[in-house]
Amino acid sequence: MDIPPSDTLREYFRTMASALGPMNWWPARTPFEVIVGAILTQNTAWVNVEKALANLRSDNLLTPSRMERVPQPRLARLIRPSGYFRQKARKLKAFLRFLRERHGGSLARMFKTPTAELREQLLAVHGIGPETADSILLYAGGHPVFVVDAYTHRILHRHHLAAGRPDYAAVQSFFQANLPRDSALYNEFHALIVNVGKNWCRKSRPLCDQCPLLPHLPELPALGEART
DNA sequence: TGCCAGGCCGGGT
DNA sequence: ACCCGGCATGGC
Repeated sequence: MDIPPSDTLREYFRTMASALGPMNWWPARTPFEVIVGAILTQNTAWVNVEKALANLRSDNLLTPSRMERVPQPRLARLIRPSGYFRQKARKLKAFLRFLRERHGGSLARMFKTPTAELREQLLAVHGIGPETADSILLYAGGHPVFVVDAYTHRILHRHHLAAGRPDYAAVQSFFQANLPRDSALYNEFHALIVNVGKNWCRKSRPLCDQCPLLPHLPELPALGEART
């Protein structure tokens, strides 16, 4: 993407933050739960993920070593409510194998890996793509990477803040190039985007007219043309 | 009833 | 570098 006015994004963030307040986000209790949630929520409503997480919790399986000991078919059955359950059981197993073989089964050790290197490692794991990798890095590990999701694309489009159809990498580098490298800021910004997305920016039945950001948006300068 | 939800993979052009 | 079909449940 092209180089925009340098405080456009910070102003956009302040607009969201003052309209909605602090999010204090990802809805999970531990780093491992963040990771499991990130895989289970792929193209899936969070309410269904919660049911799957509840099943895992009641069987006391929300730790890497215990989950890895569970046979894959039983794991699949437990996460059934989150959809694509056979695929996702395989993905969880793939991550657990990676964690054990590459980092001795320790999340703390895994997250000591330099950000760019760990991102490459995660992307090589079956079932972990850009959004899942970045959610793990940011929300479970505190690494400063900006998470781009369907809401991010949609909101940029609805607010006429992006021209064309920039891909994941273009949107991410756009945010990262125009914000201070601050994981707390990335965390809060993405959380606000998800909040707006869930409540006022649905794919159909947009509810745009009730979006609390609406009164403030005309003050925002345009972000410029989308390019590579 | 049909559309939708915080993607990713594998195969094709 | 895109484009597509498959994967699957539960809520509205």
